[in-house]
Order: sequence, then C-alpha cells, then structure tokens
Amino acid sequence: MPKATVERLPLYLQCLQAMGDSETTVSSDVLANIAGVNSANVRKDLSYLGSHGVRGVGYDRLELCVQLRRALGLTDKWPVVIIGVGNLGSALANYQGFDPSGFNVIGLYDADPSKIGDPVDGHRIKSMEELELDIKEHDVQMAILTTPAGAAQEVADMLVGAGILSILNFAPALLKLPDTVKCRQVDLATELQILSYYQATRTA
Amino acid sequence: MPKATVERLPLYLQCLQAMGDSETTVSSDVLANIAGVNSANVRKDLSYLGSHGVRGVGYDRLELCVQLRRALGLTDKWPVVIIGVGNLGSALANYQGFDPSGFNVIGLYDADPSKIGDPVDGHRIKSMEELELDIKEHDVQMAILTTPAGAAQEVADMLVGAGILSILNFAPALLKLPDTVKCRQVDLATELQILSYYQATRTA
DNA sequence: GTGCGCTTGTGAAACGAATCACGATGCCCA
DNA sequence: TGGGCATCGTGATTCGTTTCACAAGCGCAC
Repeated sequence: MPKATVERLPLYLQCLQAMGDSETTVSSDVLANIAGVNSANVRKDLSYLGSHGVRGVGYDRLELCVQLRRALGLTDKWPVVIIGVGNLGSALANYQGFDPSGFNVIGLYDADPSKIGDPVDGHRIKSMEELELDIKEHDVQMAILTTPAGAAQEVADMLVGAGILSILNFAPALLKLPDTVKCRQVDLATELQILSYYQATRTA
Repeated sequence: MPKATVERLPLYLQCLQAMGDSETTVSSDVLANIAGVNSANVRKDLSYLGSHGVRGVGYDRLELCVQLRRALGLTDKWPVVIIGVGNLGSALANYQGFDPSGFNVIGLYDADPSKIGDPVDGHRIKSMEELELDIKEHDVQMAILTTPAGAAQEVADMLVGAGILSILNFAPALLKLPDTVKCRQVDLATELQILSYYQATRTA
C-alpha cells in the first residue's frame, strides 16, 4: 500500500466517525469533499482495502470504518507507554482519544525521581527501571516520547533495547535509530516554520 | 519552491543549529546523513535559496542558517496566539522553543470564565473578547488552536474573521476554512494510527 | 422488465519529486 | 603555479502519486 495512501486512511476514518449515524452510506465524492481530497483518489485509496463499494450507491459507512480499522491494524488495542511527564506528557496522558482510536496507555514514566508516584489521569508516574520491565512484560511495541530534547536519544536507545518498534517523538531532536524501528516526528517549531514560509511568501 | 522542499527546510535548520559551533562548514553529504535524506536532494533544496555553496568545500554553516531563516520568513518574530488553555495549550505555552524558532506568544485565551486571569508561563489567560482585539491590535496572523474538538470550528471561524491567516490546529477536528487561510493539522491519533499500520504489516 | 441515472473501479495520462550521474569549479598543497 | 581532490549545481532519468476519463454495474422508477 502506498505511503501516501496509508497516511490518508486515518483521515477517512476520522471523517466517517464524525459524520454521525445519520448517513448509512457514503459516496467517494462526499467523503472526498469532507476530507479535502480528490474523489478518484479516495476511490483508489479505498480499493487497496479490497473494499467493495456498491456502484450507484457508495460505501457502507460502518463497514468501511471496520475495514479501515482492520487495514490500520486497529482491531486490537495497542499498549503504549509515554516517557517524559512534563507539560506535554501530561497533556497526552489526559488525552481522551486514545481508547477510541485503538490505543491503551499502560504507563507513564519519568527520569525525575521527585515525580515518581505522582498521579496523572489515573496513572502513577513510574521510574525508568519499571519502564523496561513493563515493556517486556506487556510486550509493548509503541512508545510516545515527550522528554526534553537532550534526553531523547538516550531514552530512545533504551526503548529500542527493550524491544520498542515504533516511536512517536515529540522531542525536538532527531533520533538515530536502527531501521527496524519506525519513528514519526512531531515538531511544533517545524510546523510553525512551514506556516511562516507560506505566510511570508503570501505578502511577497 | 516545491512543497516538499519547504517542508524540509526547517529540518535542515534544526540540524545545522544542533551541530554546534565546532563545524564552520558543512557539505551536502554530511547534512544529508544527519537529516536522513539524499545528498543530491539537499543540494537541490538548497539551490532554491539562491545559496551558493563552495565547490570542494561545502556550505558555510552560519550563512546557510541565515539563508534558511530568511527563506522561511523568520527574519522577524511572528506574533502568535494560543487558544484553548487545557493541558495541551499549557504545554505549548511553556514550550521554550518559540523564541529561538522565530515566534512570540503574545497571549493565551480560553472560553472558560473560571480560567481567565490564571497565570501560565508569565502570561495571564485572557477572554475570547480580548483575543479578537489583540489580533487586530498586534496584527497577528498566526494562531495555535488547542481547544476541544467540539469548539474548534467555531473558534476557527472567529479567528478567520479577526484576520488570522495561518492556523496550527491540534484539535482533532477538520476545519472548514476559506482557502485564503493556511492550516496545518497535528493529530496524535492519526500519527499513532499510521504507526499502527506499519507495526501491523510488519508482523503480517 | 427495461431504461436511466448515479457511482464505482481502474487503465492511461499528467504531474511532481527523488535520485542518478557527471561536468564545472574552487581550494589546498607540493 | 599547477595538479588532484572534494564538492557543488543541475540536466536527465526514474519513481511514486494524483488526476482524468470512461466502461461496467447496480438500483430504482415507471
């Protein structure tokens, strides 16, 4: 499945879920308008799911959701860990969208001994030693990194050593990782700078 | 300038700044390795800056930083507002990277009356009425949206009305905006779901 | 039942971006 | 001062993605 398609599937899922139960069926055209993409593109993307829409009618909304979730590997909940419980880590810990999206935060971890034991959204912050044990015990494969930039690489190395295979990195640092590990970088400064470019060229 | 290039420029800037002052000069090859892209790609990207590297030597690191910042429109600081001071908004307000990246948070705003006046990182949370005034007074063009999903569209409409031209949206909602307004969406669930896909296909 | 309108699925074409390959060029050192 | 090495800049090529265009198919109305 093309990379570009994979990155749009969650978008479709979000659109379908946001539509509410009023519509039992969706056409590629309607979905395309909501998602802001071309309708042929939607159809081609969905064709990778082996999905069968009905000509003259469209796609069954609920069935399509199921197929999207299956394609994205969301049939079971993934256990995830959050490392670095600063402001951002706490914010993510409180995020209510994990469960409906298919994820289950099993623990929060921080290197700062003074934080350990503090309650955050029903969890108690745990130590880095426990992190390694928890990863192995629960067979965790996905981690969210919200440490300061300086600590990110060191923590990432540890995560990789413990068996983590996917990292969502919010730390403003580029991680050096083995290519068996998949990483996605989310960087506030980068996003703003991209907007800045378009803002600046707009006036020029 | 190609969209793909624009989205890499902040990455290059980050790499160059992270290199420290030890290196006065950088080759496309070195930069490419750090950034994780092809060196010909780096050269082509940098050639859009009108940058002149020196054959046999490379690029002057500091000069390149200046040119990148100029290309991205970061010569002056952009005033930005943050709307929605929940966990995530507070986290962003405390983010130390705004200033070095070229941005200046001029205010935090929330619809909840009980929050107004609360101090967050040297700011006091202000009301939505003040938001509109501040935008016009300071000629703010960029906004960061960290409200709950349900409020996002309404707030976005107001921002657009007040003159905002670029929105960085952390709310898990797709905004309907006039195409004069540029928006970038950052969505935790989406990112995790993309990772989930690769995680799932890895084992399959 | 038959025809018409809507919508899918998909080959073909167009587009944009990444990579390759190499000529051009400046620096360093003998 | 000249030769060799390192590196840039960029045309040509390849690759991946998007868009177009249309035949095929389904359902509904009459």
